[in-house]
Amino acid sequence: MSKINQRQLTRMADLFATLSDPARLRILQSLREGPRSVGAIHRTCRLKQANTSKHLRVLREAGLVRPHREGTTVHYTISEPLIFGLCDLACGGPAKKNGKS
Amino acid sequence: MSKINQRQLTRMADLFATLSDPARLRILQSLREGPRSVGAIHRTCRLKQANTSKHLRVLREAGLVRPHREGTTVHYTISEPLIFGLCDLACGGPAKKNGKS
DNA sequence: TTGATATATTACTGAATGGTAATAAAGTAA
DNA sequence: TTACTTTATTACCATTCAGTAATATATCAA
Repeated sequence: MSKINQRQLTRMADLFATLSDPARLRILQSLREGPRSVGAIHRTCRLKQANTSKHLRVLREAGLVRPHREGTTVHYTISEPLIFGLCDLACGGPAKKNGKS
Repeated sequence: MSKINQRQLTRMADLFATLSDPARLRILQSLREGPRSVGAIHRTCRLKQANTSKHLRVLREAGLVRPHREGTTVHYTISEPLIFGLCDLACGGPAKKNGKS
């Protein structure tokens, strides 16, 4: 087993943080079906336009999605399909337990 | 492909949020080698005792670890080995890109 | 140029969260 | 009981972050 250093742990934590928002997960699920414009995402995911743009920036700066301009429209694409492995694994995750002693 | 509802998305987001802290990831990596007392974790992970206890509570309430008392000592155990699949996947994650246009 | 559309950014608010010191609680031993 | 050890909780501070409205930027058309 490889020893994991602090830098790697921070990178992992950052990735998980990027995925720790329901709105961003909704955006990713939408993009899973194919590239989408900001407007399409904003309408599909029921997010305000500014909010959509902000979440897309977070995803973009994390390297998970990639923008492509076409005229005034910007289409976003998944650039790291790996994340769906994470999502699928997390989907079969632990049932909500209380954990209180 | 199964449609994912808001409840599931929130559960996924909560799980990712639990994993989005380097200190908690360190604790989990430590527990990966076997059960550990709070004191052992606190020393191994270089965390203050109070901080250790707080992080363990977060992990416990997320259903990822389970406590077991023995005298004054409390040993914690991984109760959801699934998370290591997530960690291993995330470890091979995207290199840090800029993403700025 | 003006006007229209699509996207990004800024400024702000409220809520959540990590770290810490101090204290409380739980268990054991004498 | 008292004293000691181990763990949990509380109170507080500083920081981060999601959502929103308003504004800015970019691109195209006429």
